[in-house]
Amino acid sequence: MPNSRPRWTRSSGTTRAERSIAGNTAGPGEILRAMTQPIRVRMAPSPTGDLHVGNARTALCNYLMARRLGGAFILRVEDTDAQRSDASHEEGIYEGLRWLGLDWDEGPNVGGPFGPYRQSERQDIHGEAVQQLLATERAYYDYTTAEERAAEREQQRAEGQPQRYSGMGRNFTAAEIAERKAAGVVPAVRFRADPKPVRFDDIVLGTIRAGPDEVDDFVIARGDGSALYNMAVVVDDEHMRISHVVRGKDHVSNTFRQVLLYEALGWTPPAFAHLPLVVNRRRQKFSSRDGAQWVGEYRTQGYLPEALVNFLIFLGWAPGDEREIFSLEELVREFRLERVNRADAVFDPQRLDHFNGVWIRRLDLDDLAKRAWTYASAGGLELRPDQRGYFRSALELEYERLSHLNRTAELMDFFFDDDLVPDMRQVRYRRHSAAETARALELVAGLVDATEPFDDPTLEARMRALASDLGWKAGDLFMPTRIAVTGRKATPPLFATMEVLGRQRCRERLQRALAGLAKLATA
RNA sequence: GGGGCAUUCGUCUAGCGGCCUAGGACACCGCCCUCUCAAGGCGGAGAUCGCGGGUUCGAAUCCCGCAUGCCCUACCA
Repeated sequence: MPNSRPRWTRSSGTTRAERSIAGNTAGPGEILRAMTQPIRVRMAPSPTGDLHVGNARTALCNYLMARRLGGAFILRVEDTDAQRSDASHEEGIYEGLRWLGLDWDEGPNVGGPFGPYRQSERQDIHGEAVQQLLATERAYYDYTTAEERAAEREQQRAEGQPQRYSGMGRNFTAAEIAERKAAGVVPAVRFRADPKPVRFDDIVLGTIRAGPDEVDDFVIARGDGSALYNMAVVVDDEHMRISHVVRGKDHVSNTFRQVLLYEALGWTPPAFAHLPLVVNRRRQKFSSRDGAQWVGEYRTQGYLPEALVNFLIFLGWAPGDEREIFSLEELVREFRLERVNRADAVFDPQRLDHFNGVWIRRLDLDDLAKRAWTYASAGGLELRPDQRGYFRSALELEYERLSHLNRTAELMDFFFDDDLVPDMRQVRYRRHSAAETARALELVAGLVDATEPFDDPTLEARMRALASDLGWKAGDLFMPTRIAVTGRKATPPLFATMEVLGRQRCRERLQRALAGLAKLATA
């Protein structure tokens, strides 16, 4: 095993100032290390659900580091808990990552030189390491029973003592062990954690220390021989030559144990970077009751992956100047772990919406049309393949009104409803009665027939002239016309809309509006 | 109970001992633009930088204490 791993060094100081200085000057050093040791980062989700937004952010940070430094981004599925893991979730995770635009270099579905990439398929490798610890007496078989441990915990709690495993299983005599075996006790393997302080340097958090009694004799392998999380992670990260472990802050306490395992196995730990958590308004771990939890939900809700990426990266990171719109590519160039904050960040859906709007307006029309078409069909709009051009023209008008892609159908349905019957009761007949309005719309209908060319500027000129002839304010004529032609009060600019709708649709809708108005007038 | 970490407008953040009577963005309010709705432009309100000590000529920035919050404390990951 190589005994020097690439890493970003950081002074032991933990102030933002020191971190930043380290960050700003880390460039050349990083590159140097990148040339001598490959940068390899990983994302290690448990398949207990689809891609969670918190995991998505972790994946993003790993991806950005890998791409910026020319390293490898590895996906490892941590499915050692058979109870909770479900293979069907694996595909959901892949889909989420792909949708976000995060591609990986090694993983269960793509293979790679350090496979297998599913933890459940690595049991033998973990087992060897467990045996090594057993052989060097850094671990032991623990024949205590669950009842004994529960009793110990209960007593500790009652006495207000720290709840820690005392290591009572260390010193059974051969006779006691035989007795327990006979009684059917299946031993777990515990790490022999001798009292000593533990510390590690974290790229985000600085130096982290724990006192000598913090880590107890934790279990590294179950009675059935399978390795537990901390053991499996260490073995896999080592065997996969992971250079930087970038993960959520909720793993800090685990890191103490893992550092001890690296040491006991004679391995050099990777560099660590613990990201602040994404939390809800009450500042607790973000979950489903706080909004959509899975990345896939954001997709169906009409968010752009660009927007989610942009939003997520700003949870705990900022470039240091006042820019805040970043594409994935730009982030690859700009993102630095050293600039990541340590405080947890509240997930603010309104801010996500803002980014979504910004990114929708940034897309070029063809791209937007392609994406919106799918949502529009899913949203119930009946679109014929030959209507792509028409759809595009209509969408062009709705551009800055489209906040979420899944609202495409509701925003644009009036363009496609050939049986549209405008509800003229929406008009406020304050200045002009229904009868007067009907007379005016007759003239509009005539104008629609006669206007040539049937386009935005010409229509506007003719309509303004008509309003003036009538002695009406322009708006008083435009609103009934808008409702007649679109069926709604809020639309894109009227004459551009009419141009896109075309003469025929306008004519038909005006006639139906007039029919409706006639009923209104008699009623 | 123990340990670890954190704390700047409601929210995301800038801040690296004097450029800070704390900057930007979201949300909110107002005005402008305007045929409606948006988008856009301009402006407003909003943070005694969690609290208390200290160091310093000078502290949001450094140190100590306290409070609060979060995470971990499984034969889960």
